Amino acid sequence: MQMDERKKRILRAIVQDYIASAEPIGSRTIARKFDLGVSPATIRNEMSDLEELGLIEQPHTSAGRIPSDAGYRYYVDFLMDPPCLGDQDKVLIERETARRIHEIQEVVTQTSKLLSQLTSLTSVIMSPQSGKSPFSKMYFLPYQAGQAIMVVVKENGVVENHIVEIGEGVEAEELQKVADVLNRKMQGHSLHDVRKSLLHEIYSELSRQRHLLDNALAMLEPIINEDDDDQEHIYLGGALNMLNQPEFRDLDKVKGLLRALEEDGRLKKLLSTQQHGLRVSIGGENKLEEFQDCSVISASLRYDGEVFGVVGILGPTRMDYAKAMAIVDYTTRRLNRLLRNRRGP
Amino acid sequence: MQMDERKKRILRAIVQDYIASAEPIGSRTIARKFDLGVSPATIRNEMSDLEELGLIEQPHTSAGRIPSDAGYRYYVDFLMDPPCLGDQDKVLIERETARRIHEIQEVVTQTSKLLSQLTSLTSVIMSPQSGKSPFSKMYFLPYQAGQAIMVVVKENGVVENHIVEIGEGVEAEELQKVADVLNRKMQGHSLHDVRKSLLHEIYSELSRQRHLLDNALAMLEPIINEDDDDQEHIYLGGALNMLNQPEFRDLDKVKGLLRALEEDGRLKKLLSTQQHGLRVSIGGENKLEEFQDCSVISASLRYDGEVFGVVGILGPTRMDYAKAMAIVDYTTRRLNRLLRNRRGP
DNA sequence: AGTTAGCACTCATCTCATGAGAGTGCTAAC
DNA sequence: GTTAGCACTCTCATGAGATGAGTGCTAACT
Repeated sequence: MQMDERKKRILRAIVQDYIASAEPIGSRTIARKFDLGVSPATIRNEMSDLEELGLIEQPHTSAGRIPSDAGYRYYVDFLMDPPCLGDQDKVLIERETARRIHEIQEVVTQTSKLLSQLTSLTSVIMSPQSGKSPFSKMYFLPYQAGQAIMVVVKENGVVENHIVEIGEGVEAEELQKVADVLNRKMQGHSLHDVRKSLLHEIYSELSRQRHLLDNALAMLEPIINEDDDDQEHIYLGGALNMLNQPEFRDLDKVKGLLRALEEDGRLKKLLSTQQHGLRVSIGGENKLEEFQDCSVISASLRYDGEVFGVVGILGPTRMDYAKAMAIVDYTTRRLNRLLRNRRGP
Repeated sequence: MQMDERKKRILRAIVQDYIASAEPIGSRTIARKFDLGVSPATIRNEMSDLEELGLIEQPHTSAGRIPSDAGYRYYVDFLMDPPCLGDQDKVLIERETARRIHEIQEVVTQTSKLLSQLTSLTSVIMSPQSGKSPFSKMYFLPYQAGQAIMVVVKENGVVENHIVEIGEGVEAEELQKVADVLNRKMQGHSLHDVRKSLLHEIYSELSRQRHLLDNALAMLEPIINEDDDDQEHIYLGGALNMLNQPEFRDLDKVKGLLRALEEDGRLKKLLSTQQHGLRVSIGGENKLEEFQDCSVISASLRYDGEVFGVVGILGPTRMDYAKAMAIVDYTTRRLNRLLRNRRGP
């Protein structure tokens, strides 16, 4: 069976109406609402075909039809109006992302809020994987006796501070000497790299200052490890917007979904991808069963060609794909541009 | 009418049973479950009295009785077994709070998780109000051209870093000179104080280095302001535990509550108190209408006599007060002890 | 006087039948 | 190939019992 023009128009009508109303739609209603020039009976025949093609389905015998996952997929790939953003949304995104790009965390949380507001869906951002960003510089500052503040600057501009234990007798100033060597050796390498291959090299260079070095390494180790365990941070925005979706009127479903949203691990799996450009994952295309009723629109944040974060929108399978795609696309482009225009120190 | 011994025992039975079962309890059931040595009819008479006293109420005519807010209050004040914690809970709390006290944020998030796990309720922690903590030291480190990393250490040990804009020509090293003056002047004062009264003093001392000073002040201003806007951070733990409570089986109620939980402002109002020791706020005693069906057990974190945070547990009015109170009490004591034992640098 | 048994009454909840409404599929006519 | 007509199916809302838990009252009992 072929998808002729009329079938396409009918499928389009079904998807669009269902996206808007969340109610199964019948032949009669299609004929009335959409001006297709044919009678309900004809539409019925076509719908029967569409069902056979697996593009639509009936919740139960005497209800209307709703799109299947495959139907949404066909719609997104072939039928949808090209995603296009209203000017006022564009302005909003520009404005919100404009301020203080150097404080990445804030940009991310702001963006996350913004996305959920614009779409009335849930936004998920997997933030810069701090462990993977090249290391740039470290400093030590005095803190309390036996402790020092270690400030780590990464190439993407992220600044982190950690309190590290140092021997009672060691001064922060001495540590800074060690730090200088580390800075020289480590510049441009991720903490991950350092652990994997550079430790020995550094070790031999500093062997004269064995004592300090031991301290410094002992101190770096947990930080490197910590960053490895928990590289990616997940930012959720508007998780409760899900509650407004009619498909989640059921308390148990809501519970399951919200619980899944609370688990960072699940979300990381859901978002992880190396794909370039917009990715649309519809319903059952998601591997994780908690999200089989959801669709995810996502795109990666890149810096120097490396994926270091993902921006996504999570909504019910029945979502306004055109709008969501436009918003995610525009936002990630914007963020990527901003990131490209500023290099680390 | 007086609260004689038998009335007390009956009220106690009602509250305890309702806490456990969430079902209204009738005279017959009380007689069966609790060995009071009287018949259901007698209990009925007593219940009638208790209702007149406003301590219990009927959801509808032919249902059993449930405690009123006043009933819970009476129970908490006079009838409850004294809050007492199991040894294994104690050990858990000790262990979880023990590690790395200097990274306050982590302790707070850990504690928040812990509390919600132990109680199966929602935990709320209002963290150290960074703006109010006395200022201890500041440092400047080089960043990119025109920008510097400003590291602020507060007396409670919190370390924050900010990226600040500096004039193109200004070196971080020069700034450090200004910082030294500021350090001398500001030590022991909150950022709030500084803005209020010390700015002029500093200004006159540094008038020779007018140019740098202007930069430094311009840079401090937004940071001070920012901290003032958002002094207290709210940490929520186990917000979804609410979903398991039978009183929130209604989707609309859940929605309202979760939304209220998302709004930091509401929670701050809910928690704000100057009271010493444990505070128990039952149902309608909460001013905010979203939380009229909830009770809050809270206690303040103090440092040097100053309240700088609040730890609380939020649950349905029908909650296990004894357990929740024991846990909050023990946890805050523990945290306060830890905080007292370490001074800032 | 306090306690208890008995009984009528109330009210929420569950179940079941009924009917309306929406939608389909099929057939026959156009 | 398209359409009108019609029987059929299934959901959902509605309302009528039936059920059961619990109360309040009265009268008898200790």
